[in-house]
Amino acid sequence: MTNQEVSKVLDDIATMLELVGENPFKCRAYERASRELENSIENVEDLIETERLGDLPGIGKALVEKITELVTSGRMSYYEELRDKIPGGLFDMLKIPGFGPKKAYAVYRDMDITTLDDLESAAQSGRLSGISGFGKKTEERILAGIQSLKERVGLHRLGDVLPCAEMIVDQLRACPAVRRISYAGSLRRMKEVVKDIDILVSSDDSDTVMDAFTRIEFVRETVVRGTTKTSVALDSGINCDLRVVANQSFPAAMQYFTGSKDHNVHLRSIARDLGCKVNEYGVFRGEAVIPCASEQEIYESLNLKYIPPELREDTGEIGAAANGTLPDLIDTTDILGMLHCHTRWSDGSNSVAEMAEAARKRGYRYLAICDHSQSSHVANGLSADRVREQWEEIETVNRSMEDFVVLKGIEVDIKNDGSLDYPDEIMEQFDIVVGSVHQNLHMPSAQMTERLVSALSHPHLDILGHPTNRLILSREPSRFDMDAIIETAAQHGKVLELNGHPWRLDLNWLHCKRAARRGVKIAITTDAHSTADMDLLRYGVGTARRGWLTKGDVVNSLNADEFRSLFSL
DNA sequence: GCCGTTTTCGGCCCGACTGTTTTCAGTCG
Repeated sequence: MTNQEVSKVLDDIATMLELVGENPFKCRAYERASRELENSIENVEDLIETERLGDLPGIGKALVEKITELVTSGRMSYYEELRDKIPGGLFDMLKIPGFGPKKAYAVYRDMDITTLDDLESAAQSGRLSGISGFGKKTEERILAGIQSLKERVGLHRLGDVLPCAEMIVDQLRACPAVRRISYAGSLRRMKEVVKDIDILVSSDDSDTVMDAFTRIEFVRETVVRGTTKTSVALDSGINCDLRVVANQSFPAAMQYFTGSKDHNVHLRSIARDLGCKVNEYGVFRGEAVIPCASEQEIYESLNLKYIPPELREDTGEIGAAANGTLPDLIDTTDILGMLHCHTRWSDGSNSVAEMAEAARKRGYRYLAICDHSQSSHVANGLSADRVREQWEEIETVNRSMEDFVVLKGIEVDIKNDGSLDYPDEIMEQFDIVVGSVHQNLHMPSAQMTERLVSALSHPHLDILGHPTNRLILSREPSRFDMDAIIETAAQHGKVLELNGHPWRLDLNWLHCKRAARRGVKIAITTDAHSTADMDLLRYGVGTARRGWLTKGDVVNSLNADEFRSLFSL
């Protein structure tokens, strides 16, 4: 059983406890335990086997017992008892904005409403006003909420949202009433999926800023308009919140609205221990404000080193900031080589020369062309003959460029039995080999593990491409034993890819953390199919930063000579 | 439910906003 599966059960328990009005701190204990497991780089089964589950913060005697029952027997009686008591439809109701556990349980208890549809018709007929605490406005909000639930899916890929947020920031910056501006929230933490856009502005004239905001051309409708907060829906279906604060509160508000919630909760308990208080307006000792001109000074006022947004998930970064062991995170400027790129030879849209020039212009020193191999028919994969022709073209381009080198790479299909898609006499001539699974993505876990282990043991494979094959919000990852893959990569000195394409981000940040801890090197790539795709690198780097990766963990931060010698070229 | 170098019981982050209310509960981030 995976950490994610256990985490989901704990999360459901927390929700059900909230619904029945349990002690909110008990609910939070389950939520915390859920998140602790979800974010743990340790496998829950290993933790149980070695009796270290209780070492995780927030997991005590009772939870160790319940989680052990779940993992060893596949069931948890406590969970099943709760589930028998609470209709599943109540979970759906919680997705209605402004409709929380108390209201959901009230409609169930007082009117026996158990589904969204029943709730909708009850609200339409005005029957809900009979319940204490429910009025006309509440019914209207429920109806509007159900309507917007039907229209919008809740989550969006980082790559779809970040450019949008940057456009909004650029447009608002032109408004003279705006003093400081930035996007915040999970977007700033570079989470792979985000729910909405949070924009923060400091200004002395919030009304003018709000006007400018609601008049942005791709704003579809204004949902809430206030003096400190305005919410709009964009044409793309994404919600965007703008908050306006006084200029002196901007750093504290940035810290606060960047989150994560867990990070902030932990930070405030640190503040409390120091006799201070942190909120979105500043850091306070009693009534007195401790002046902070930047986020950095906020952290310093709590005796912590500055914590980059990508680390703020309460997975140990606060402890590391306290004792000075925060990692020196990889940065986009550290990346010197653009790896895993496609050209017109397979399914890319630019030539080798165009890709090389684009990479050189962006400041990279080398480029690995990795087109598809012969089995990838739909992707116009290269036969052995076409591979040789491509090599000639790459050599021509190399002769024409100074201080830049194009490597002869391939993204070779890993076949069902783990073998690679060309005979050895071709394989051995590539400079760099990325091996990826493109067919039969959902074979049984044991079989997929064997397939990947076998590929990683192949002497000519250098990098395992997009290891889990997931497509974010679209395709589930392949199932296999990730720890076995990491272990095999470590033993054979192989590299794992962090495919930075915003649909993939594969490995994900937690896998990166696990791999790096085992000493496995990571290649941050773009999987570029055009010159423009090279700009996707920042999503890969953002994910790497979330995974605590440093320059030393990433092979394409090496310069061209170091890189060539790592792969014995 | 967790946690503790003042505590094994009594805490557990904090404030804004909203709607239904005469002083507050619920929701949200």
